[in-house]
Amino acid sequence: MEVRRRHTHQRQLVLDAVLARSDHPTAEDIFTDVRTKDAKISRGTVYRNLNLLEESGLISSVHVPGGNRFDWRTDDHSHVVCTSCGAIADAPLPSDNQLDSLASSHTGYKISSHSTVFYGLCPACQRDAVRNQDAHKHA
Amino acid sequence: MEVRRRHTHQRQLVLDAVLARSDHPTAEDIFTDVRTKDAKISRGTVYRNLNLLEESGLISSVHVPGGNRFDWRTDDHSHVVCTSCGAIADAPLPSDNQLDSLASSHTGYKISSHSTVFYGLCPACQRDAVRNQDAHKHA
DNA sequence: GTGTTTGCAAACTTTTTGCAAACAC
DNA sequence: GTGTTTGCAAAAAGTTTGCAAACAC
Repeated sequence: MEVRRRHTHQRQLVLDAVLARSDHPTAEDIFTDVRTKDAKISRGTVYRNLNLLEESGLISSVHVPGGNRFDWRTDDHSHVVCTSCGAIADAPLPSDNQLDSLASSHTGYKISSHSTVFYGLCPACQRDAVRNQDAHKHA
Repeated sequence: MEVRRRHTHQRQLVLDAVLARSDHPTAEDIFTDVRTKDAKISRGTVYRNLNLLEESGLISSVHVPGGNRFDWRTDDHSHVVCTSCGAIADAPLPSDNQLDSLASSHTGYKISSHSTVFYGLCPACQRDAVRNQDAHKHA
């Protein structure tokens, strides 16, 4: 019944790669990073290990439009996603920490986690938006 | 500059199909529903119209693992997703409605919306889990 | 008539999977 | 030795897109 999990070179590389980044990388990002250390590792192995590491609670992930993003942080916090460039940043936790039990009693679901994602424009894309506006005015 | 949007048979069918369901259907669900009314409508048209209707603010969507789910409700509320069967239910809004400005001031993003998703087991899957447990015990 | 929308099929993106060989314990 | 993990390549799942014909206004 117990799942015995082996310690492999590849697994360690994937974990290290996630821990080394604070920009909420995609699976593909991690694949690219890990490839620089082990030219033979396969995409399938990276995906499998990302999922296993998440199940083990060593890393976490955020579901956003465009795919799954990984996070070395496993504590409870929220995220902001740029709807223009896809950048993700950490955001403070919504103050109310009885959210889960509230949602549970309201729906009958047995809640085990939650995720709050804010959508908006990152600072860089805000600047780009202004620049494009100006370009139009001056055209 | 203004986008002129035409009223087509297909667009109306897609909108009607979303409004007719309260179970947060996938694009494929809507495609299937609409197909019963118009055997010729194409998948591409359904996807295009779901996106256009969402942009217009007539419907909304929730990003969850496994894809995008549509919602006839456009008011601010949260969702619970079953991690076993994918069922989605509505949940009450987190009480704090200054969340956006809090996240904004913390990250520098210009926030336009947010989405809170709870993960857990729906009532039916909770029952199934108990049943499987029992089966093991008696084996 | 003009410009938008459709149907179709192909392409794309992200992720999963079957299998035999390689590896960890 | 036993059972897990890997690499590979194929396939799956979800969604987007190019184009000519059809349609809305």
